[in-house]
Amino acid sequence: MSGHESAITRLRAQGYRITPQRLSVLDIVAARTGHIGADEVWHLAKAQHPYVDLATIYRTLQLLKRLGVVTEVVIGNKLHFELADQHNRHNHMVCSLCDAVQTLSPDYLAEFSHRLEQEFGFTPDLDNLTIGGKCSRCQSA
Amino acid sequence: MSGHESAITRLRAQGYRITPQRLSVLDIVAARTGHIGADEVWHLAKAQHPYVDLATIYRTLQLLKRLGVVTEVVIGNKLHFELADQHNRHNHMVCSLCDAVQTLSPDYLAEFSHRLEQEFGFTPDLDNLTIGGKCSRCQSA
DNA sequence: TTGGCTACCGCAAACCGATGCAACTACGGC
DNA sequence: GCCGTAGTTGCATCGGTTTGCGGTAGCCAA
Repeated sequence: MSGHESAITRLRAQGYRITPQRLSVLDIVAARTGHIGADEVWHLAKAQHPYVDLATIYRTLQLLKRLGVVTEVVIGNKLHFELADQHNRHNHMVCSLCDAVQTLSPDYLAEFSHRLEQEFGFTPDLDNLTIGGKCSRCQSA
Repeated sequence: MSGHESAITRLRAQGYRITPQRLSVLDIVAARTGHIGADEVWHLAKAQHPYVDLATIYRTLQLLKRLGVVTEVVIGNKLHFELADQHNRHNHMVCSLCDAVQTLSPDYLAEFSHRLEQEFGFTPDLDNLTIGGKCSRCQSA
């Protein structure tokens, strides 16, 4: 298996334990190209471990987020997650009407972010920033 | 009286009804300079209408948000609201560690927003955009 | 003023995500 | 390979927000 080897190393390095449940969650998120809802992770995880609890899924996802392994995307009012690929960073634009998601290069936010840091000492969490609004399609309706 | 006369007119114009509960919520949000939590609106509203339900508060706040009368600020994991003052627009920067809130002139986002519209036809909802991150104080810890 | 239509309210229950706790287990040390 | 312990899990529960439903009341027309 591919990309999340380093994540496992990082977990272990920081004193976190490698458990079957965590490996499951990692596998599932990594297998998906694009974001996946917490409940969907749960369903897929149960196929491998019938007794995993949804709470464990949430805790694991929050842990992986804290470690920068996954990023969080708020769609509608549900949390989705996706593998944080350093070589393909991006933000998300979510349409508040149809929940469509477009990705956005972080370049668009670079200068903005820089100014916040310079002028306010505030470090925005761009990796988990989702921008709400109306997509072009819904605009015309 | 002052700022929310126009809001009442707007409600009526769009076929929404003017109810005591809605007037209460409007008064309460307008009286506060700065944001106020949904639960606090509820407490204050109960002083005037002992039987208002929290669900009504939420529905009313969502309605007012949709009409652009109030804006939403996500602090920690609670919803806050404040009167949308056209002459004093601003965004919020919320520290994910200490929940401190700083306001930010929309000028900082103007160019960014413009580019999204130009290049993607995506209209960001800047009025309800909250930026998460770490404040300068928490940074040094 | 009265009557009727329908938006709105209160209530209750559902929902998503977070948390406290006791039992369990991964893993470093012997 | 076995043990001890501290990190993790499953379960139950909770807090904040949303939704479905039947009764209520705001608003318009006559």
